[in-house]
Amino acid sequence: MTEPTQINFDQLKVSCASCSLRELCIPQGMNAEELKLIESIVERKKPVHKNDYLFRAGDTNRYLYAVLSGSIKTLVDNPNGEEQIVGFHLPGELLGMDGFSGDSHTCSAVALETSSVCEFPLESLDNVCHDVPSIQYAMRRIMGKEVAKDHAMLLLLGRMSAEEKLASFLISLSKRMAQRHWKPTEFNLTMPRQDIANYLGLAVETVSRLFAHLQDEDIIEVDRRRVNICDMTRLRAIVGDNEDVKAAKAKQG
Amino acid sequence: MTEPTQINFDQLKVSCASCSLRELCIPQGMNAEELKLIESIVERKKPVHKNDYLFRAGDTNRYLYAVLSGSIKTLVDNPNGEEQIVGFHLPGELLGMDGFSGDSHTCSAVALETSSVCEFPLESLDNVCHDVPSIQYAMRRIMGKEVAKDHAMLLLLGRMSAEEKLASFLISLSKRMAQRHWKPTEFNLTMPRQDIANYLGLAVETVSRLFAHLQDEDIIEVDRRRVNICDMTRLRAIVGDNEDVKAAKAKQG
DNA sequence: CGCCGATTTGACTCAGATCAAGGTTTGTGG
DNA sequence: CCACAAACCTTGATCTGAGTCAAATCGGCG
Repeated sequence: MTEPTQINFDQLKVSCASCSLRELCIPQGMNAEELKLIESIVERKKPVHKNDYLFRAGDTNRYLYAVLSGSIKTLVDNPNGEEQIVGFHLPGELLGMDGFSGDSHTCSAVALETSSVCEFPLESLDNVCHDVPSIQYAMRRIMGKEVAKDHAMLLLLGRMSAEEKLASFLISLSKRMAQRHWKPTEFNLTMPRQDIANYLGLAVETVSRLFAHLQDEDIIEVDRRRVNICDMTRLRAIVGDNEDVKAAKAKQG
Repeated sequence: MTEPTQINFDQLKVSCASCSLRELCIPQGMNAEELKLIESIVERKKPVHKNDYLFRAGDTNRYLYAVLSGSIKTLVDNPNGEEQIVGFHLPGELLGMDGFSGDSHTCSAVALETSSVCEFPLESLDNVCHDVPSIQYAMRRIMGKEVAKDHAMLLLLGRMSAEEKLASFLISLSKRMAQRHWKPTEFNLTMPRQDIANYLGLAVETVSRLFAHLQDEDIIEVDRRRVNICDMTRLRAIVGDNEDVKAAKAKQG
């Protein structure tokens, strides 16, 4: 996640057209004209530092955010003051949709490392959506993806064992690394163990033990924040996402 | 949930203007003109019977659905064939947004009892959104609410004890009963214990024992599917959602 | 070097799952 | 209308995956 493209924070003008994250961000699949419109509304904020809040639950929701560099976590609080991390957001990924329901955010966003974001003012976004049907359609798809992603997390939290949860988490990260054209098998975790544990509904110690266990099995190598997936096939097998299982299921009907 | 307004299934013409669920459904807060537009695109399907699928994961997504009567559950499957229920939908509530991300649904919808739904064809919906900014805005809010709701479920599944989960579930139902102007303290569960357990990430036996326990404590009365909440204050206290806790937190800052 | 937070490791505990009956309600066909 | 089966729900006994508690180790940094 600290991997790629160096971002020049001083460069204040944004160019979606030349952004390496275009394929993942709102402008996915847009033509030159549409890009220009999106570009005309996007604002850049000065970097948020590690542990800084990008926004807090209750803040007025005026933007949709896209991570440009770094990584951001989003979390909700319960009445007892405990928190549940609901997402880790990598460059090109969007956040802030939780606030579309009313005037204010229902979750908070905190930088896991020094990060920069692009801001899309909601009002302008509404306008371009209205003016350009393809952008309206893109927004609908983006929100649908968010819902589908959350459903996948409900499945993870509701039905998976600790080992399946961690395996799913690593596979998800790996996929997202690949989308960014970074190494899909070797990457840094930008979040502490505690955050991984919280996100997966586990205790830190359990996460630590699971990392050790997966390493013993030669499925991954871990050194502190560095992860190397040695055997993706067996990692997938843990969550049952492998050919054998699928074939067996298909046979049964 | 089998409570209210009798719906005449033969009545093929839909009138959003006279629908008792208007306040909860897409037409919330719309003026006469906007209502007419929404009314012009909505279609009514013949009732779905208990255990019938309204749609399945993988089906082409052509509609946004609103429950008109009855109740519907939505669920996602994991690679092993287990399923996780991701939502119970009461009259006036919407479903199908998961499919906005692509062409097809990522979850399935099954009727818990004989139910009827209103269908909003996506294409027409896109059109009215484009023509009427206030409807576009309403749709954005609706999707934001969906995301916020899913975050609340992540918190429930990730951080709550079995008792807190069931208490949250009952409180949520109670609130939704109140929104529908039904009794908020006395209602029928339209889903079997097994579905409640699945939804909350618990075993059936645990749910059964928890109902018994809450009854012992005189917090609720349960008789099969019938629930009566006797002591809402103590029910709220279980999830920490009470004045004492809030006051204590406020004092600490 | 020495402190501090993050991580790991080990020992023990427990909430909730699993296993095993038994009871009750609903639906169905004769 | 009754007998029977199939769901559904409850209750008790036991087991276990993961949490909790405690302590050591590691790494970075002033």
